[in-house]
Amino acid sequence: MEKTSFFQDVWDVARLIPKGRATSYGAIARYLGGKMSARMVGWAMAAASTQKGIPAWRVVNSVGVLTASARFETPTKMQELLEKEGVVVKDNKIVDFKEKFWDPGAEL
DNA sequence: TGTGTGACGGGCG
DNA sequence: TCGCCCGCCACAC
Repeated sequence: MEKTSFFQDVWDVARLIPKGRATSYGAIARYLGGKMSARMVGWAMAAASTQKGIPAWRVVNSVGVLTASARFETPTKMQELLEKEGVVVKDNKIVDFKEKFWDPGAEL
């Protein structure tokens, strides 16, 4: 069928994340493959950081921690971008993550 | 072809 | 309560 890499699917979903919102690796993994390991999503996002147009900063772990901040040029860049979009970040963690959480399966 | 890796998640002590 | 361990599957070498 499609030779689309798993990465492409993840990136496509990441691009659909609305501004001012965030989602978790597990949510994307579940939306794509159901029981797929969240690690695959994380790895795909790691590759996404090298791509352009991929809001990787809107993707965090299940507790809303900016685990990807270390992959950015500066550990504060990711937090700054989120705050600029209206997301409150405290100590590399999104405040009221449940409120900002965007579920691809629910919205799509 | 096989082994190792990896921006996670959940469970157990 | 906090911290450590195991499992997961796709991609690169």
